[in-house]
Amino acid sequence: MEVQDRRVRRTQHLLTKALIELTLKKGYEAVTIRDITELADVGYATFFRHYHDKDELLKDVLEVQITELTKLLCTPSTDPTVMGVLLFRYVQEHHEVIRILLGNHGLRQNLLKTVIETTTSAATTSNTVSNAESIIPPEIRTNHIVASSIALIEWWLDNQMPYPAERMGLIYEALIMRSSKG
Amino acid sequence: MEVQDRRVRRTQHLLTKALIELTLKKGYEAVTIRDITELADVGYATFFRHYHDKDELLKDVLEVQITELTKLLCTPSTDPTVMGVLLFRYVQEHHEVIRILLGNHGLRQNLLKTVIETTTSAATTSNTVSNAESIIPPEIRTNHIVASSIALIEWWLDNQMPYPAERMGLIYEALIMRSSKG
Amino acid sequence: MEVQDRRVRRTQHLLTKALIELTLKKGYEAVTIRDITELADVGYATFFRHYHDKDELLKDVLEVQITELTKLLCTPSTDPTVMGVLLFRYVQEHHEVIRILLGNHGLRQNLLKTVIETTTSAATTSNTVSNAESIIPPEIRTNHIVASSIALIEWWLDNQMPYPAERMGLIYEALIMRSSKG
Amino acid sequence: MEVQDRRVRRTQHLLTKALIELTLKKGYEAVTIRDITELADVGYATFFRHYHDKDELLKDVLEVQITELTKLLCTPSTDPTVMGVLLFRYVQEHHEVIRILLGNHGLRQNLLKTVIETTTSAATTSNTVSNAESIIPPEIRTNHIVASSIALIEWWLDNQMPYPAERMGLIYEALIMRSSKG
DNA sequence: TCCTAAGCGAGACGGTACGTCTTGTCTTCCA
DNA sequence: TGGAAGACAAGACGTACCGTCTCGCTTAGGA
Repeated sequence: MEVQDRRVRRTQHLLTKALIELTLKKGYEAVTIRDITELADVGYATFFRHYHDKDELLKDVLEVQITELTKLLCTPSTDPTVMGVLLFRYVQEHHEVIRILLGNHGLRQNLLKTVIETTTSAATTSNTVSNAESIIPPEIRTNHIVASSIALIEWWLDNQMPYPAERMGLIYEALIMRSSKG
Repeated sequence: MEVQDRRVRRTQHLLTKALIELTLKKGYEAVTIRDITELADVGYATFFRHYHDKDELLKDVLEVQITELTKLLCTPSTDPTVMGVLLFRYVQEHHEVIRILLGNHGLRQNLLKTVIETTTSAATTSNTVSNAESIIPPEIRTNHIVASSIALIEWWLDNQMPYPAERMGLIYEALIMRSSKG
Repeated sequence: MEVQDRRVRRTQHLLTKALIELTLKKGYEAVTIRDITELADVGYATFFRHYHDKDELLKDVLEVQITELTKLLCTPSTDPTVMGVLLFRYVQEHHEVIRILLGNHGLRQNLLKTVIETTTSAATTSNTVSNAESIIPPEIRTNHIVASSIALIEWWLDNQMPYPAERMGLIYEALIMRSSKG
Repeated sequence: MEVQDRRVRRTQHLLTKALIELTLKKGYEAVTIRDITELADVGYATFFRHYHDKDELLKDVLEVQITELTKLLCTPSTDPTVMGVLLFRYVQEHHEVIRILLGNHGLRQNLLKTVIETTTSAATTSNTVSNAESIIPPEIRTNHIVASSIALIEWWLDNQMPYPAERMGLIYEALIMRSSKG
């Protein structure tokens, strides 16, 4: 039983690696299942024994990343200033997969949103005291924070990370977290 | 010559209408060229005499919208407060096409960005005086404004436009334009 | 409309020819649709625009042969002796397709049986006068004649037609037609 | 070595039974190895430990039948009249397997032919005295007898054995054995 | 009684064929 | 002459089956 699992995991890992490599090279849509199986050196039909779809494989790849990211950011002692740095350090380290994650606009909404919403909920809710008399509804404020964060990360990656993660953490704090308090 | 043009325009209009209708129903990726030609009641091969690609037709559809939008917003007398209202009124009126525009993430970046960048450049540049000593680089600030604007519009459409355009204009001004000055 | 037919007929003819050639070489079961389309120099998917199945193509090939055979043998002036010779001459001329026809045991029953039954019905019925007191039921007698004829033809082809068609006609008459009268 | 055979034999018997049952239900070609192993309640791979092929299993099934049939019919005291009855009694008893035997046209030629050739050789050779001046070559005569016998059995089974084996024995004698003497 | 070799279930895997689908090209016909 | 009709090549897709393989369990025979 365990041995089968090892083989299965190996195959799935090969497919995963192949998908990432090919997506970065040609873009997700252009990648063929045959491409994947050939690069992974795996039988074509084998792909379908593990995933029904190319999308399912992608979901697999990204879900791993998402949970890892959530785990990392949801540590108890996260003071708002340090969290931004942690976030950008993580993005820097996994920039390849994050780029794919941001490229897929279906999952981007569903998954990354969840992460950031979770990690920012503490800060936001504690500071929405003065929102009662604000013209800005809280849902809009939350959506604004999430979208801005994603946009900032995306810009950073699209421009070859011109500033270090530490600087980006400060920018993140100043541009998004602080200005959302008023 | 002129008569032919009328026929040509008619065909292109039919294709355009069909694409919009189908994209709203099934999503752009799922739409087949055969779907389009059948709904437009046009020969399959005829499609290719007008457009090389499904993407080219889409570009056609959206470019019309883009130029119209730019024209509308770039009127000389645009005071920052009124511009937001104009923007959301326009979005409300053309929400179907705008939704498609936002849905296509390739064009979204290339086209809508241009519009908003143009329309906001005046306001931004005039207020970036104090940015010299800011930690936030101006490119990041600009990108932030653009992305936030798009996100705000998207949220509005995704939630069935729960607030009137006038309110959204105020929110836009407060959330994005004002807080970007500091 | 007519011109399309010419292209269609050309394609179907190529497929037909390819199927016959490949069936004689490797046996019907071993022939792949890809084999056929490649030999016919035709797109793989094109096959399915004309035939749903390999079997449907085969049916097409053989039905042509069957109707031709029936037409030839059902001429009004067929005296029993001459008919055998005609039959074996025809078989000799089309031995390739006939071999395939005999090889396919599904069609063999349905189609060739019909032919021979038709062509021999006249002779049999006229001579079944004395069958009333025979132990052999007429259906059995008819089946016997048909099966024997097929077996004779098959033997001839399997043994590279060692006797001329004229001799086979005589044998046919003596072995099958005459002895079935008693 | 010999003791292991009990388990082996049990497995092979299960596979054999399953093949027969499935072939009668769906036709030999349509039967899948997975079908067989599932009906036999045997592991899929186990099939290949016993037979390389579906055909090999079929051969196994039929060879048993063939040898049994041969044994039964080749008893020393077989007078021509009684042999026909014996033949049809045997067919009646094993009609299921015989039907499969007749259905497989590859084996039908190779195996059943052998049986009947053997069992009829005595009668034929003793009566081919007058064949010297006949137009019918002896090989053709032999082939004719074999094919006719098979066809008669096939007709009987295809028509739900409408006459008792005794009557069929007489018909066999009259239709095939007697008329082949002239 | 234990132990060693076999038969066996489970199921992953590479490979190959199938029939379907879509794209973009091309050719012919018709208004 | 422009558009309709539609045949066609190319090639991806997801499914089905085959035959091979590896692993670990069971079980029967001989020590």
